[in-house]
Amino acid sequence: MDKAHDGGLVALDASPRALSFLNLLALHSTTTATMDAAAAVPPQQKRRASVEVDFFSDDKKKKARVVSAEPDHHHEIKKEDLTINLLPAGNNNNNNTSRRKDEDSRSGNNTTELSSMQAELGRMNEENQRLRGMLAQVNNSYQALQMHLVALQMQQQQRGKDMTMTPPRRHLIVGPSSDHADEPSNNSSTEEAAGSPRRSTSSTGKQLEGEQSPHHHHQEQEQQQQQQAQDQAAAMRKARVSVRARSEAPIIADGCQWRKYGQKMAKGNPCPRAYYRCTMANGCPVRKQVGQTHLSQVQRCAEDQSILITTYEGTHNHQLPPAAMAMASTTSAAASMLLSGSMPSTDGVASNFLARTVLPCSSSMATISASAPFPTVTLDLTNGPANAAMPLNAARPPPQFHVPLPGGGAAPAFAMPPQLLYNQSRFSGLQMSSDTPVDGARTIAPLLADTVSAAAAAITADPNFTVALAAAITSIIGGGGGGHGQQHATGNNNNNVTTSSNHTTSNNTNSETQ
DNA sequence: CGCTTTTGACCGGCGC
DNA sequence: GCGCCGGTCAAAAGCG
Repeated sequence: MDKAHDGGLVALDASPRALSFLNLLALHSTTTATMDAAAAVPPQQKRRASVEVDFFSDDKKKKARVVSAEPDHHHEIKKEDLTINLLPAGNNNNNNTSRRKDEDSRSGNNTTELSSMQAELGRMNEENQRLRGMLAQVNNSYQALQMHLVALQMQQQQRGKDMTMTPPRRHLIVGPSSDHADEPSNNSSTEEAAGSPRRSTSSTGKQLEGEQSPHHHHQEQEQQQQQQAQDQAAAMRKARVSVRARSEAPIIADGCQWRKYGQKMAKGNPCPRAYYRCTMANGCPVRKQVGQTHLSQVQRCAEDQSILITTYEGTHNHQLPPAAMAMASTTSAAASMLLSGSMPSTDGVASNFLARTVLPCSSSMATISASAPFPTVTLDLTNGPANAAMPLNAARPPPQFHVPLPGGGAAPAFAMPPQLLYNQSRFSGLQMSSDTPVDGARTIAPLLADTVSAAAAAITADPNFTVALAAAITSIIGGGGGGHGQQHATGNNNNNVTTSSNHTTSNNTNSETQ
C-alpha cells in the first residue's frame, strides 16, 4: 500500500529498511514500539489491528516480533502492510505491561505467573542494558571495518572507471578498527589488492628491492608501518564530527565527563568558543569544542542563540557508560568514514558515496566539509526556518516524504527533522540524490550499520524519544531513496512516508539530556 | 582541600 | 619575516 492515511498515525510501508529500523531500535533502546497494522484491510473498512512488537523478548535476539494482537483481527498480518504508531516516550514501559495483561486475560489471571514474569522481565531488562553496551561496541568495530571495506571498494571501482585522474593514495588506512590508530596497518597487500596500476608498479619495484635486501626491506616496512600508525592517529584526531542542536544549556550532555580547559573569542563571533577534554580516563584524546564554529553560522547564531554547535574530535580510549555509547559510537564512526573518504585520492564518487553512507539521511541531515582545516561531518539536529533558507536545501528537490503535523503548520515541530543546513565543502556540487549508481548489494551493510549510529545520535541528542524516533524513521525511510536497495531499483518509490503525530505537539526540545 | 573554571600567555600553522 | 588566528597551557580564582 502506498500510504496509510489515518489521522494521527505515522504511517509507512514496512519496507526492509523500515524493518531494519525496528531492529535498530532494538539495538539502542529498551523501548518497545506499538504498531498499528492496517494489515491487508481494505481502506474503506478503516479498521486496524493493534500489534505490539517486543524487540527483546525473542531470546534477546535483536529481532522484532509480534507479541500480541487484537482478537478481532485474526487474519495474517503482512509485514509489508504494517503501520507504525509512535507512542510518547512515557509509554515505553507500558507495552510489556499491556502484553502481560493480554496474556493474563487469556490465561485466567494467574498472579503467580504474573509475578514470575515480572521478575523475569526485570532480569531481561538488566541483561538488555548490558547487551546494548556490548552491541554498541561491536557496532563501532563493525562500522570501522565496513568503512575500510567500502573505501577500498570505491577506490577499486573508481580506478576501473578512471585510471588517470586520481593520484595514488599516500596512505591507505587498513586495519581492524579506526579506534586502534596505534596498531600498525598492513596496507601493502591491500593496496595491491586494490588494483592500482601505479601501486602495482611501485610494489613490484619494492619486491625486487626486497629480494635483493630482505633485512633492509623489513626495516623499511617497519618504519613505514610506524609512520602510517602515527599518521593514522593524527588523522583520526583531526577528523571532526560536529553536532548542531538546540539547547538553552551551555553544553550538551552526551554522557561523558568533560573538563573545560580553555575559551576563546572567535573572530567575528560574539559567542565565545569553549574547549573541553574528556576526563573519564587519563590520557583520553577526545576533545570537543562548544560554540559557533563556522563563520557561515555566525549570523544565524545571532538570529538563534539557542543553536549549539558541538564539535567532537578523537576517539575514546576507555569504556564508556551506556549513555555515552551512542554519541561516541556515532562520532567515531563518522570520523572513520570521513577519513576513509578524505584521503588524497578521494574523488567525487567516493565522496558522494561517503556522504550517503555515513548517514543515509546525509542528503538532508549531515554535511561533510572538507574546506575547513579539518575534515568535518556536521550533523544537524535542529530545525526551523533558518535551515529552510539554506541554498542547497532550496536547490534540492523536495524530499520524498512529507511530515504533516497536527498543528497544520508548514514548519515541522520535530526537534530535529532532517534538514540540510549548509555546505561549505568541495562536495557541495555533488548530487546527493538517489540517482547515483551505487551497487546496492555492497552498500546495504554499511548503510544499516551507520544508520544505527545516526539514529542513535539523534536519539541521544534529544531526550524526547518520540521526537527522535520520528526523525530517525524519517531519515531512514526517506534518506537513502531508492538507490540503496536492489529490490527498490525499479524506479518506483516504495518508501513514501506520510507521518503525523497523534500524541504530541512537541516543539523543539532542549537537547540537554543530563 | 581538592576539583573545576577562568583567563592571559604561549605556541604553531598559515597567509601575506 | 611578520602578524593573525586557532588551540593549548598553566597559574590564579572560584566553588562545594
